[in-house]
This record gives sequence, C-alpha cells and structure tokens, in this order.
Amino acid sequence: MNTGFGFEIKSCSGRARAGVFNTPHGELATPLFAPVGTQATVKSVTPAQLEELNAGLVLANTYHLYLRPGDEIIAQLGGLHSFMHWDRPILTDSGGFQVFSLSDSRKIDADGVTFKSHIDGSIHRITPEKSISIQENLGADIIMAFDECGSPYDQSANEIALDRTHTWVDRCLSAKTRSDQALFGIIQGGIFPELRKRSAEYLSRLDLPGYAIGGLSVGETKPETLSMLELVDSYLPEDKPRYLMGVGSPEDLVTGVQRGVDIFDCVLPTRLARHHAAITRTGRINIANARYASEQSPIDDYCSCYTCRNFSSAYLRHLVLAKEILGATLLTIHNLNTLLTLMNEIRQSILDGQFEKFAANFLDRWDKTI
RNA sequence: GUGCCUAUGGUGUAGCGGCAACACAGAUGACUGUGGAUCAUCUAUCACGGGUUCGAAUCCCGUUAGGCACC
Repeated sequence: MNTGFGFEIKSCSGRARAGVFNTPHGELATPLFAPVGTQATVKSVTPAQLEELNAGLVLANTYHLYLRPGDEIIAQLGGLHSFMHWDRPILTDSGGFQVFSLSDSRKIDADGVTFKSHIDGSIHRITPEKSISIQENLGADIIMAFDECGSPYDQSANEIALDRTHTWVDRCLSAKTRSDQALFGIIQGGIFPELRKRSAEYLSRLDLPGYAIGGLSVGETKPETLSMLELVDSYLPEDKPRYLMGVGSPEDLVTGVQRGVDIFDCVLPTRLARHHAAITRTGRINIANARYASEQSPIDDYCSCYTCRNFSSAYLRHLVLAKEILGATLLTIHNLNTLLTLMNEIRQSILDGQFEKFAANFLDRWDKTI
C-alpha cells in the first residue's frame, strides 16, 4: 500500500542518520527542514525562489485550506501541487493542532472536533475520516493522522488525548483510499515518559511509512523536550523517518538530529522574517535596531543567499521600518537559506562521519538567546 | 502701533488647582505542526522668567514666538 515511500539510510553517526525518502514527487534527502506554507504559499516568497533555495519539502495546512478556498475547489483545480505550482513533495498537517491553537471555541468528543472558524465564525466538524477526505482532495505526498495535542503538563488530559489519538489513527488508516500518499502517525503524551512510550509502541505496531513526534516545543522546557525525543526514538523502528513537528531553531535542528530526527518543519524562519528578525549561524539579530541604520555590510558576511549577496543591513532596516513587503521577502530568503544550508551541512557531516564534531562546534558558537 | 486669542513628548491632541492621559512616530524585547497579526517595556522637570497657593500644565504679571482683527 505504501510502495514508493521507501526510506533508505545512507549513513549514521551516533543516533543521527542521513537518508533518502522516496515520494511521488521526487526523493527527499534527510535530515531535512520543511518551510511552512500554511495557505498554499510560503509567505512572501515564490516557488521559484524556494527552488533556488533548494527547499525539498513544503508543509501546507488542512485546517486553513479546508476553510478557504475549500479542498474540493483545490481538487477540481488538479490538487495542491498544481494549484500552488510546487512540483516537489508536499506534506499536509491534519488540522488537529490548528483546531486547538486557532479556533476560539471548539468541542472535542470521542468521534471528532466541532469548532468555530477563525475566519467567519461558522461552525464546522472534523473527524479523522473528514481530515483524510480533505487531505486526499488536497493531494499532498505525506498526510498526517488527525490527532489531539494536549497541554504538556496535564497528565490526565494527555491520557485522554492519547487514547483518542490512537483510536483516530486507526480510523484514518481505514478511511484512506489513495496509495500515492504516505500517512504518518503522531506520537503524543506531553512530558510523561510512560505515555510517550505507550504512544510510540502503539504506532510502531501499525507499520506506518513514517512517524511524527507531536506536542513538543509547546511550553515545556528544553531539557524536557530533549529527554522526550531520546525516549521516543528508542521505541520507534529504525528504518522509518521520524518527523519532529513544529520545531526548528538552528539549535533545535542540531540537537534534534543528534537524537534521531529526520524531518523538521517550523514557522520560525518565515515568521521571524516578517517580524524583523534575521537568523544567523550564531544567533538572531533584529534588523530594525537603530545600530543598523547606516550599516553597509549584509546581515551575515559569510552567507551566500541572494539577500546577503546584494543588500546592506541599512537597506533591509529601511524596508522593514517603511513596512515595505520586499523586506519580508528578503529576510525570508535569508532565514530559509540559513536553515536549509545548515541542514545540508549537517547531512554532509553525517555522511563524512564528522557529525558529532560539527554539532559540538556549532553549539559552542551558538548564542542561546534565540 | 492697538486689541483679542494660542503655546503640553518627534507629530497631533486631552487634562482647566491635587501623582500629566491618548493616538501615531521612535527605542528595546517576545513570537517554534503560521494571524504580514499581536503583545510587553521605555521615551515630557507642560515656551521662558516671576508671582499667588499647603499644592500650579491649570490662576495672575511680564517676556518671547505664532495666529486673527483693526489702524
């Protein structure tokens, strides 16, 4: 059923892996970072610019696209790849997380979730079957199981959410009809080791083409995040990709890969770009700061991106203060380039057997304030 | 020249005897399965000089600078 989604590990270094994941829209070299394109667009950049950045996988959202313009319209127009003119792989999130984080009111029961649209207040219902139906209309290469993400420190709520998430992944599998889409399950369990273990073991038995780790970086401490990652990775099958959802500062990529993560996505680089912050290899800078008013050098002298090759910090600051949209575009290009090239170097260092050295060197220079 | 009005942060305005408020601008920070959204913190010895009062941005006098009217 999942032929065409093979995962081949080329090289390991400790728990870090460098591999290749096959999809109907091409191979993905892992570990990888996926830019987020919630509404069928990575905000402020064109697909051509994403290709120039060598982005492999792009993430889009079931919740948003179902509400607007509607998954059936996208299906009529030939699916998401054609609609947004992106020929490389796409992953759609299931809508579970967004219902909890964006909708002002929602009611959850064993069967699904009823919620109010954040756009016009209209009432909608998403069940595991509905989520799969929407995601089949959208037509992404990787689709996600409908899950419930609990608050990280609430044990009893996490137990209930976990049972629902497990029942729902079974229902997602039964509802799934397309063989050209890989369904990933999502591990939940907050910061509770026994729940995380139970979730990882339950999903592993389903022999899915990939496994996501959800409910992290949602308020818990960094040490808690890392210890959950270590625990979960020890229960997951080695030969399937692991996807850490919603996580992606440069430091997170390095520490995540160290703990066996193959795929990351995160709004951080694109959101920060719209909020005046540039991500560099050593930390983060706010380009709106007065100190850059007449700074002739680029954001990062050693960066090879289009923005840094051609524009001064002073110009970027001017664009940002004048609220010109080009400012968001240029900062987005820079921030994505920082993460994507970092990931390429991580991968290469794994292939070269130098990853631990690379990671130690990176973390040594990293400014913890990001 | 005479008379009358006005003067409060960078800008525009409130306050009219009792801890100087609001909007925008500015500064600094936050943002991790996306709101180009938003939030937090900071930024004024009330034109100047005197006086009245326990207490003055507020009342009185003078100076300076604008505005209006008349000659």
